[in-house]
Amino acid sequence: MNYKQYDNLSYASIADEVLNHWKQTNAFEESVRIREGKPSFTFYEGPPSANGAPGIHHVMARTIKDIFCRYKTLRGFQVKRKGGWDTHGLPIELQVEKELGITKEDIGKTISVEEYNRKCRETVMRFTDQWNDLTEKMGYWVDLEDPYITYQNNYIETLWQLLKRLYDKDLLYKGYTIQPFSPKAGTGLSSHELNMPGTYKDVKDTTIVAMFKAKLTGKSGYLFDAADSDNIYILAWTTTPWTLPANSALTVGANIDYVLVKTFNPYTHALVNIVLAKNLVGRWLNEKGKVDNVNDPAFGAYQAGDKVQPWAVIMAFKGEHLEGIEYEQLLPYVQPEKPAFKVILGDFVTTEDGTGVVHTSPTFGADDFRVAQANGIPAIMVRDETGKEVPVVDRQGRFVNEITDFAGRYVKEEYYSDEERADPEFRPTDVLIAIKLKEEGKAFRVEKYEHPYPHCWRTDKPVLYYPLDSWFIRTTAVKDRLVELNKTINWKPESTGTGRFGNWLENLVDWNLSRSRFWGTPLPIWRSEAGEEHCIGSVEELIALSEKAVERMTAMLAEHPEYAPYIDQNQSLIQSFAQSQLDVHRPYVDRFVLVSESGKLMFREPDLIDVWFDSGAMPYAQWHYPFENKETFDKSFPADFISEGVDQTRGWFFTLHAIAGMLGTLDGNVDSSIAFKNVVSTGLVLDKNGNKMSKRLGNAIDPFRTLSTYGADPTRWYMITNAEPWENLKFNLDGIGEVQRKFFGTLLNTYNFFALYANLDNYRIEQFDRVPYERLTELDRWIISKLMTLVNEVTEQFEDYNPTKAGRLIQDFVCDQLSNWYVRLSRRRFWTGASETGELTEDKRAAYETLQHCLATVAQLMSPIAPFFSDWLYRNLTESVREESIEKDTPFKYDSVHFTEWHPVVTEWIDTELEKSMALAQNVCSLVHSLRKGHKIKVRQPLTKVLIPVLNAETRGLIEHVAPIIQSEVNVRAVEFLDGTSAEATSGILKKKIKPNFKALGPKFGKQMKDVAAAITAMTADDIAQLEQSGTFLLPSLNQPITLADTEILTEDVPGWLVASEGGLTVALDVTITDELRQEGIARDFVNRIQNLRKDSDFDVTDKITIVLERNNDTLAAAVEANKAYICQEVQANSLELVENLNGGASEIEMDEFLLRVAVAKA
RNA sequence: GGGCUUGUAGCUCAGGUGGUUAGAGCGCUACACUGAUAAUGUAGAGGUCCGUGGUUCGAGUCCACGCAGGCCCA
Repeated sequence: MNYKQYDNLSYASIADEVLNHWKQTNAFEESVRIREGKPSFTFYEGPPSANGAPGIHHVMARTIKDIFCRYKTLRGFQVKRKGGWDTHGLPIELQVEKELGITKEDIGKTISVEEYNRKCRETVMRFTDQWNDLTEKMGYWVDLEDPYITYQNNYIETLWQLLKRLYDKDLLYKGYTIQPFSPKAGTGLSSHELNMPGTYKDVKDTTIVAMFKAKLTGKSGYLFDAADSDNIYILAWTTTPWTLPANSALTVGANIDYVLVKTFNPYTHALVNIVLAKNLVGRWLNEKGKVDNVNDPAFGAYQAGDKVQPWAVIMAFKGEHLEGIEYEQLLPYVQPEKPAFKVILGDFVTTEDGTGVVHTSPTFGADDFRVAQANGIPAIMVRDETGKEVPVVDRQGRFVNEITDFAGRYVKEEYYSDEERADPEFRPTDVLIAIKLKEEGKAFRVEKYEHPYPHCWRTDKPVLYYPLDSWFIRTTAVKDRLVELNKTINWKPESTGTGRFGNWLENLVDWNLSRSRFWGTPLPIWRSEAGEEHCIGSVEELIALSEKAVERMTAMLAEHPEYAPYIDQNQSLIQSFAQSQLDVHRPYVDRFVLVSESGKLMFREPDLIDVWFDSGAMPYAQWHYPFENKETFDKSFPADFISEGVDQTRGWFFTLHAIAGMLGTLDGNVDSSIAFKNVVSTGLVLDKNGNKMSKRLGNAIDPFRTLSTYGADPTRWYMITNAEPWENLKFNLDGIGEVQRKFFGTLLNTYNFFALYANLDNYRIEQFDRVPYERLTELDRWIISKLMTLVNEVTEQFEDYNPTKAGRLIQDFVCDQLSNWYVRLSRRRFWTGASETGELTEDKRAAYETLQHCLATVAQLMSPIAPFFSDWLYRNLTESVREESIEKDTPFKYDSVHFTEWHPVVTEWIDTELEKSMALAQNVCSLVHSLRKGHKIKVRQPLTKVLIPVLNAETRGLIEHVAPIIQSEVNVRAVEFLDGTSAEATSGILKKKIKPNFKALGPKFGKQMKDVAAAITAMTADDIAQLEQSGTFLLPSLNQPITLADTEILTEDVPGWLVASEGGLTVALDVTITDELRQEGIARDFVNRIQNLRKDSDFDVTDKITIVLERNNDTLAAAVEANKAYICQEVQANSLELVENLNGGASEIEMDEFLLRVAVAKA
């Protein structure tokens, strides 16, 4: 037996079997090895974190990665795939804290940093086994033997080296960001801490609508003109009056409508003109005071003390017209170093509350900081005793001395003690500010307002948004370059690149690298109190500097006995380095004490760096570049291909791009400054109802169970062909079942069919003596042509990184063309003339060769998506000729489909005319089947002919070509045509229908279309004939000529015939059943019953038989006798006898109106 | 609140540059086939193409504004 046959097999067991084979033969390593010396295709693995179990979405993401790596291997590239693990970051810390039942507070107190980090290190690789298991079972080929791990010293050392390069170019700097800060606890709070329940409480704060007096400039001139006054004030509302001394800008929304309003200051009663959002006028001005006109007498009648001030709108305008207007500083305690006090535009402004103008103080609001920075507005800062810039509120929450009126006062009244607040004379600072502004005529409204405000979970006191030190990468310095570089990257889908990613780059801010944590890559910067800094770029440098520090501290020991412990510390670290036991994480790295040029002690900046820097630096760090593997790195940068979830756009995709872009720009090496050339960003995997999967909701799919139930191939195939990778996938297990049945079932059946007969005939592919192409049947040539077209299209789709379309094309080919047409129509070729001599007819050989060729090629095309099944199929098809193939160096010499070379597109085999012909044949057959069914004429009943009206010789030629196929498929004896010259056509027997061709008519007639269409539809048979003959026709009602191309003419009916049409193709069926046809129909039915009998009697396909039939009906007998030879041949009968009476041993079978009494025996 | 994205049959999805009758598979119903048979074929039912306006002779397709879901950011 050359080809294994299978009854019931599970796709999971196929996968198991193939996986075993791969393991035994080191197939993955081999697939890389065989491409040694070939051009390389570089893939970067985005490192997953192994601190949690893998989910079904990981199967999705990794299938995408696997597909293109396998595909490129087939295309002749060497594709190395180094695995990796992401090991740092907050999720790991939180998990450890949860398990230990501790909080960040406990670190350094109830648990040492050392112990804590040890725990993190253990936790982070906990699920590695599960991950490795999944990787294997899903068939993802990646190198897990030698992965990069982000916590390793070598990995971190590369990060340090990169950071130093940035530092040396002044691209790494210390600045600040606005973060939640608790003055009473003296610490910043993480967003996680701020999200704890109970932190937001409703408080009543004093709020102020402050009046910012506009300056007369070119930009504000129109306001002054309209108001005919120089008292123009822009109103801004704040719930934190204490931030007003730090105001340096006002932010408005470009598209928000604003108005200029004339009214009175309610406290000073002075006539003023105010600017605020149109929608919010009613929030601050009483509707009763509204007058239409600024000249209204109400203005003159207003008196101090009146409850309601009159007001009138002077003009309205969009916020964009306010941009650039300057105003006088509200509380001029501290002057900024750069020009400030301007109106700027921001996207966060709303008209839900306030005035539609946001008071902006860059030191005390995150939005404020961002928008000010983007507009070049400075913050209001003072210098402390060391000359360092600090905000006007100190870390205890008190105003600094420069804020003379309020110096030393706490900005939040909750910071005062209860006794102090109990004093009847006590006034909160916000109230004092309000009083001052009222007195100065700069307050439009002061009121208490209740709103939620975050509180420190430890002290229960309000938090401040406060500038805290952070280290930044100056990404803004290379922003334009990053934008440009992005345009050279091929994004799938494109919109993620231009939209989400492109916009992100356009609005880039400096990258905040600092994290106040314990388990992560330490920032390699040491700093003295005086601000001297040193950034180290390697472990070796750190050791050298600490040795030097030991020397210098030792020299200073007499003067500074307190240095002694530092010396010991350094020496102990140096020693552990010498013994290769140094861990560069905290707390060890913190213990290195260096000495600056000026002899000051330098300590490490305590921050860790953002874990995204870890993963974004993987192109370098995975190779410990530049300390090692320089050549490897050069060869594998940039990546040809990466793929991760779309949620990584601002994560990994960005950090890869930013780091590569910055380093490339530094080097002046423009060509190498993108990190990846092609990127597929994948969508989410949702549950079947479109909800997010989560353990909590219990709708998460277990990937292991899915793989073991359905097998990796159907799972992968389903995921890939159901939706394009970047769309969200609604994951439904039923869908995998469907893929199993429909695609894999059909393919397996097709293979089994091939194997069954090939084995019966003891057939084996003969690779050098194939039936020459010219001698193949139409059907063979057609499927070969379809196959080549398929290779062509699948190649295109894979090259375009669209595995979905590739998979769908393969599936359609297998199900619709190969199985449902080629195999179905060719069945007879496989079982007739089962050879006795062992010689195959050429036709049969051609059928085997063609089917074998199709199956083997399909196995290859599908192998990137379904790696197990395809390999199994390939090996089943080729194993019997493996040795010979190796000897003769033919395409079947490879042990695995994954080692093969992509099937070339043999263009000479593509016959588009034939493909068109066959498509027509398929349509004709479909129509005839439909007619037969409609009139209950079974396919076994032969009919005389089918008539096809054709409008041109070309169509006629195409159908004529495949007429024999139509004849046998729908069991008619002839296919005839009606064309323009035939008697029926010219005599007007055909009933024709005409339709306007809008596409052609549109440009000619435009607005007249409706009339033209009506006129065309109204054309008579004579009109149509005239148009057909002369090629033009004058529409009488419109006096407009039309041509044949302006219309579509269809045959609607052939009187006397059964007619069906679809898409311009019409067929007419002659349903007259003559006696002869009737007899043949009966004979065919008879054959069918005998075949059943053979089968029921468990005869072998090759057994010869004898038949005895009782003559119990004249019609039946006549039919059988008339077709005796045909029947005998079909059922392999040596004899067929009719007898008058058959007693005993006869089977009784119903056949329409006949009752067969028949005896069948082996000859 | 902003950016991006999705919305077509019960379900999953196709529908270059606008062309009048919107398709496929699954599921459902019926029939056929019975030498691929726990297969296969054929047919049928099933749609306010998310909504509202607009551009156009003509909109599932283009534009605007909404609604609903999703991701990221604030």
